Amino acid sequence: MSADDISHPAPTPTASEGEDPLRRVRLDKLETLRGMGVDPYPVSFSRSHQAADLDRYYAELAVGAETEDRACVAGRIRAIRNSGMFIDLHDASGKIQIFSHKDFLSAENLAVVRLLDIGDLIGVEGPVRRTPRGELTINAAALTLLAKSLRPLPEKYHGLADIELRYRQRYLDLIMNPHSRETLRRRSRVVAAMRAYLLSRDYLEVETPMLHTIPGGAAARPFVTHHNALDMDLYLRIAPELHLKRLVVGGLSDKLFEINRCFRNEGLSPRHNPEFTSLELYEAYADYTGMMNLTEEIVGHVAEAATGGLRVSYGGTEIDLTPPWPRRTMAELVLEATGVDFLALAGAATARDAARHLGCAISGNENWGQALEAAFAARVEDRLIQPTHVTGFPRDISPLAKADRDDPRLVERFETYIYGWEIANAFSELNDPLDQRARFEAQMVARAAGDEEAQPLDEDYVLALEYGLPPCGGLGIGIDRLVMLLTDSPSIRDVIAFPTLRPR
RNA sequence: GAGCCUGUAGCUCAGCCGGUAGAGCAACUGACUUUUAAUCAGUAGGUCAUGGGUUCGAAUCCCAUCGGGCUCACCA
Repeated sequence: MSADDISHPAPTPTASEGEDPLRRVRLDKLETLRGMGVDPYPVSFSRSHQAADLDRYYAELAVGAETEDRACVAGRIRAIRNSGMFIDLHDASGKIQIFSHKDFLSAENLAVVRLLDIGDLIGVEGPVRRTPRGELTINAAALTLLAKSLRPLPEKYHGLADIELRYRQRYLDLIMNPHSRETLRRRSRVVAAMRAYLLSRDYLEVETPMLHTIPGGAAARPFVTHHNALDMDLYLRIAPELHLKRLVVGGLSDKLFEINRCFRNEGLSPRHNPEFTSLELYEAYADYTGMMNLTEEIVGHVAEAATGGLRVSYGGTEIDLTPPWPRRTMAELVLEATGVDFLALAGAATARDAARHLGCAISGNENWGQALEAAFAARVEDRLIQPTHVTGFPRDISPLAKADRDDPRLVERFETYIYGWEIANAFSELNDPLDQRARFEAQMVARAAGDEEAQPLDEDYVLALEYGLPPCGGLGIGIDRLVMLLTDSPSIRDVIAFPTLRPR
């Protein structure tokens, strides 16, 4: 800003801006305040306390007791009673009542009080007392307008209930709904606890590209964008996996992780947002069994940090996160649920027939592993309410995982299910560059046959593997869904501050 | 992408077998001045999502479009 800007007069509202009568009234008040020499948007304000500090400090203050202690607070006006004599002031910590009486306030301050609206931000200084009705109160000796609000807040009793408005104007949702505030605060605690846990165990936090030239590391359709100077298309990453393993090849750290966004160009649902946050973690010289233990430790740790315990209630269902969690193979779970033993089915065709008989939608191109997965998804997944590690994943659907040490049809991979949702996905990372190339080539064949989500061959990644990736365990945890479980949120949109919506 | 539900005042909601729109809160004017969803009296506020159609007449019935929700498909 140049020096010239300082002398610019305050902008005056125009007629077109004033068409909303409720807003017009507040604009008029704004002008009146300026006319009185009050700056409706001053630069800063020094507080001595937050509301919750005072609640704690004066918890024992007797009803009707007055103190000489002076406190200075700031916040948003949420209610005005008795023509401004009583004001409910809310800050991020809670609520404090303000008493603004002609005996304590200057004429100038009283004139300001008359022009206050619900929603305005003010600062107040004065002695603390507890009213005869038991409400902790500051007798305003001085009152400062900190920001004039030009829009009415939603109704005080029912709040903002409209789901669409809650997501579109999240700030209103946060002002009005304590539950929304608590959900997003708890999300922050989950991420902070996860990060602290990993850092304390010597995992190195890294950042890898969001813009990929080849969208790899998962089976998903990517967003495409374009870089002008390089004149080339780039993809928003669908997973950080291949870059993180390059860092392990480089020996940056034997233990590293990234907590960050992934983007998938797929349908939206109460459990799918186009951008979502995941933890991905790699640990050299570990394998997938180590990742199972680690999953239990991480989830248990963040659950305790966020909720205070290992038992959570989601949609009325009690979920017990106490480790260890059962470890079951995909084939045995399918056998249990359907009586069909996929491990005893020789070829892809018989597996497809079996899956079709179980009611799965089968196109005819599925291989053995895809047929087993379809049967698992249709008949088992939903039932895995309590935490369960599902092992014995088919090699066909796991092009980045090391072959199972006992059964070549399988890989050393597991997914952890809670409430029927995949919460974690992990494997012993495939580090044989020749096998990796063969897996990619098989994916390319599937891709050519029309499988849009088959993973493209990443030559640069295979090159990195040829220099030598140590044996390595890798783990991914979907943070949004984990937070849904820990906050009892019915929709992923509740745990994302600004979920993807069509513009209105 | 498909099916079902949904959109009325700034907010929360009535009204919907057609007859020209209503409450509470918020706002405004006044009263009251130790209140707690303050209270009392009064006032103002609406392209009933949008566009068509049926009808003498549509918030209401029909069609289309746009937003949102849920279920399914895809996926984490």
